[in-house]
Amino acid sequence: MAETVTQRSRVEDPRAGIGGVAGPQIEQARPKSRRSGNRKQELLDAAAKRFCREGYDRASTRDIANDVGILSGSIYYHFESKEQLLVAVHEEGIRRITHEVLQAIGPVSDPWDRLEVACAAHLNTLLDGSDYAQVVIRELPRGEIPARTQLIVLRDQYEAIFTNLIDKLPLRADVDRRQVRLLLLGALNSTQGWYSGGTGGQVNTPAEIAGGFIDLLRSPINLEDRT
Amino acid sequence: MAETVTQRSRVEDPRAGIGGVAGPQIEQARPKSRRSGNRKQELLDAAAKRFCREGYDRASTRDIANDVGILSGSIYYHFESKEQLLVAVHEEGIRRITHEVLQAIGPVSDPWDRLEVACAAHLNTLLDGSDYAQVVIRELPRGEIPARTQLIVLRDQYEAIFTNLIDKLPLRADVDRRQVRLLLLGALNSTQGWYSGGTGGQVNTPAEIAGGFIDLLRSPINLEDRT
DNA sequence: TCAGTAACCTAGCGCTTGCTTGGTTAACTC
DNA sequence: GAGTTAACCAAGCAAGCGCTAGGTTACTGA
Repeated sequence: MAETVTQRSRVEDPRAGIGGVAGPQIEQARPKSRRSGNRKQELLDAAAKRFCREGYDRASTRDIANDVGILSGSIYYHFESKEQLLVAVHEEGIRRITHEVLQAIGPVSDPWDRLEVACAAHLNTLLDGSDYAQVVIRELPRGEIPARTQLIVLRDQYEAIFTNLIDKLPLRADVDRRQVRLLLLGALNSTQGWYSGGTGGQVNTPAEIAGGFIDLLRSPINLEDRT
Repeated sequence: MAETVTQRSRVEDPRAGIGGVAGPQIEQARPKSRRSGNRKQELLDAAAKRFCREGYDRASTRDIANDVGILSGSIYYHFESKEQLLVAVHEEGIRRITHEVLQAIGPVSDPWDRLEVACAAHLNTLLDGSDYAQVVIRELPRGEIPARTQLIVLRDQYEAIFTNLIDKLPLRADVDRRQVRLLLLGALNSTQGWYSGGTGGQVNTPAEIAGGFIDLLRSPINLEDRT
């Protein structure tokens, strides 16, 4: 139904309908030729948006193509399958969130502070940033999907950052650091289930959420420990 | 392809192919009549299993029906749509996990201990129990699905149990208890992403995981707090 | 000016999906 | 043993799916 527009509707403005999901990428100021390959990037943006909003299975290649102004068959000039399109979105998502986290912990030295700003950057990208990161977190197709292994490898690479950050924390000797990582990342990644962007709850910004979670771990919350 | 068996294959044993996912339910020992309505329960079991393993979208009504030994059209004698089948699975899942948690905290009085056994029961149902609970946690269809509201209401009812448990904890006055709940439930529910049933990790049983998470919150883990 | 090609379109194939309609049968009732 | 009905089957519809094959067009470099 949303695809009856087959006649050159893309000539007017190929970027219409995407909405700048990508954020400020490198933007290398190409000659605005219809031939230059930024169409592939637009396809990735549209796919990320659809995968994020509707889930991988419900998002159809026809809708994704229509968002960019092409027909569904033309996707396969750029990507060999829908699955590889998902893999590409994952890769871009990992690339972005990794970049954000590394940049955030760069100037910070205290171990606890490093972990906190990392969590804040993680949450910020996940909640208010692009759709890419959300796809990375929530879109691991179940069942015997061939690309599944690729996606898991990508996410493990990213989580290694947090493994290292937690290794540097000054903790009691008997604390299981792996458990700390699983607790923290699990909590962070599930925020997208209830985060509403500042309306209705006490907790507001991604940075505040991250700070709150870290504080719960960092300082004793139990009354009796304070005496 | 898995449906070419249309000719009375169910007469032999209607329960074949399900595998007892349901666990020991009430089992009211009906006269094994073909007319009595336990076929609906088998359909629920099969649906829970498929939804859990393949996700709601990938699980086809034909496969679910085939697991029970009927044709896909016959599902609509028992349920009005695939979506309402999902709602029914959710309701059953909530019912089971609620029962398990309430039964676990019954004989316990200490607030921290109550929360811990609740988490253990939650995890035990989620990881080693039936497929129903897993569907409740991970199968919230995105997009504008009519039944979505029903599902969210169901889950909120369940989480209220934890809200109450956390309200009873003796915490410092400045601790945001809502944040404690979100941290804990987020971490618990994300365990199904990495839990492998005792192989490969240091952390093993659901009870140990729950105890570990609670300990991270309960007692100070920071070195400097102990001096 | 013209061959080459990147980036599409056109058309549709083969398949699967959720769901409907109308008929059938076995169990139960009286 | 006739009537009723719960619980199915048989067949298929309309729509949507991922994907393909081959043609077309607009741009590029020589």
